[in-house]
Amino acid sequence: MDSSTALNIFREHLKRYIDFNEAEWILFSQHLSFAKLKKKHYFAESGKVCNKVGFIVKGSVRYFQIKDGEDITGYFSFENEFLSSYKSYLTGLPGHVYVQALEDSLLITFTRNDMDEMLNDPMLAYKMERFGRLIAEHYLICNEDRVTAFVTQTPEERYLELLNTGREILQRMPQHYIANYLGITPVSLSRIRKRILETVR
Amino acid sequence: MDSSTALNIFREHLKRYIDFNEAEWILFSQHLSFAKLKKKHYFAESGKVCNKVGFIVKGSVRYFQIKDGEDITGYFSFENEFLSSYKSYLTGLPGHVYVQALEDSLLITFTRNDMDEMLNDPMLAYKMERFGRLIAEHYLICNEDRVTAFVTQTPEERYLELLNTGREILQRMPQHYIANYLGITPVSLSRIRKRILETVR
DNA sequence: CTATTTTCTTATCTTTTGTTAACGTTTTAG
DNA sequence: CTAAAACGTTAACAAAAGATAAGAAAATAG
Repeated sequence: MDSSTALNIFREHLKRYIDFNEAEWILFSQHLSFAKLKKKHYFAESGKVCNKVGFIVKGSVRYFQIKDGEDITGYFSFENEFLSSYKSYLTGLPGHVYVQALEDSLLITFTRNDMDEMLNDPMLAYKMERFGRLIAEHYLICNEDRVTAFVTQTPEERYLELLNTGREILQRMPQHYIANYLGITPVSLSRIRKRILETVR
Repeated sequence: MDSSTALNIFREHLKRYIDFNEAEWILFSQHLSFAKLKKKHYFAESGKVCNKVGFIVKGSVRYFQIKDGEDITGYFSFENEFLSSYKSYLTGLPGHVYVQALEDSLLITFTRNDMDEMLNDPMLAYKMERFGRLIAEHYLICNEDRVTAFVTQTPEERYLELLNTGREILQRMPQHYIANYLGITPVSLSRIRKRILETVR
């Protein structure tokens, strides 16, 4: 895929949030970079400041932390989603999460510095604030839903919900990552699956 | 407490996010209302659209859902925090959460309609977009941390963390609400507390 | 293609949590 | 002030989850 195709995909996706006119788009796109992230390479690492945000044109990534030497998957992102170690990006402090490509991926990225320049550019400031607001609101709701699921549902219920609404995760992610994502161990997810199969039968 | 004191508290808090000049503040504050919310009364209810956001000048609220006839607490807010059924406010769809005053509370509120007017007022638009972005980013991080805790920590670890960082919740909330907040039952929290006491001793 | 690694399931045992109920204490409402 | 409701702990049992290990199947790398 060439850069201009990638850029068009990105521009099309952004229309959900904001509509740049031609002049604004030119200014905005000057701040964008293209990056290939090879499978298993890192977009962000725990302990390091992540000073950029990416948009996945092609590929997928996994968010994980390491606890007691074990790798625990917290989230996934696929095509047409943003990725970053958000807390680190927003606060400027070292992050606690690894963000790793699950396959060779193509990203469009901008740095915190780019964003700050745009936020300070009178020609872009308003739209970038709005852009940032709408993105943050979108992911705020995603996280809120996820917290709600942990508080109000059992692991089995969370898995059943994933069966209904999480097609992409189910199809593209190995089960032990999904188990972590649901807040349980792989062994436990295997048992839940068995239980569900027996109930259906 | 009189309205002008409340307004000053609010204005002071907002400085964390944004600095209004006098003209802007006058425009902004025209859209604000004051509301007393009596103990056990609702700021938002499940199944209804919540078209407003509040700021708690005095008091506290509890977020909960009802599942299988049981009331499950998901979150708390105290003085100097915002409250809303955010997803409902942001999407305009009926919410799934009750937001209830835990004590007689004093709020400053604005409606979605007020916010839209401000976002469309050239004199305020830029600052309101920025305000919205920074608020959303703040609560995005809060939710992200909470998701991380559910994925990477045991209930006991989450409670121990609350002992370190959740003074206000521990001091002002009954234990069965805290248990829900941690994703466990009240009985289980009671056992965890006992276990911790025995370990310390 | 083959050796290695990864993935998933299953079994066993331990630990933790959920459920229900009982009890005493505290708080609340009238 | 008093009756009722809410709260926290504990016990007993059931259900579920964690830990560990073993084995088969699938995917991957060289």
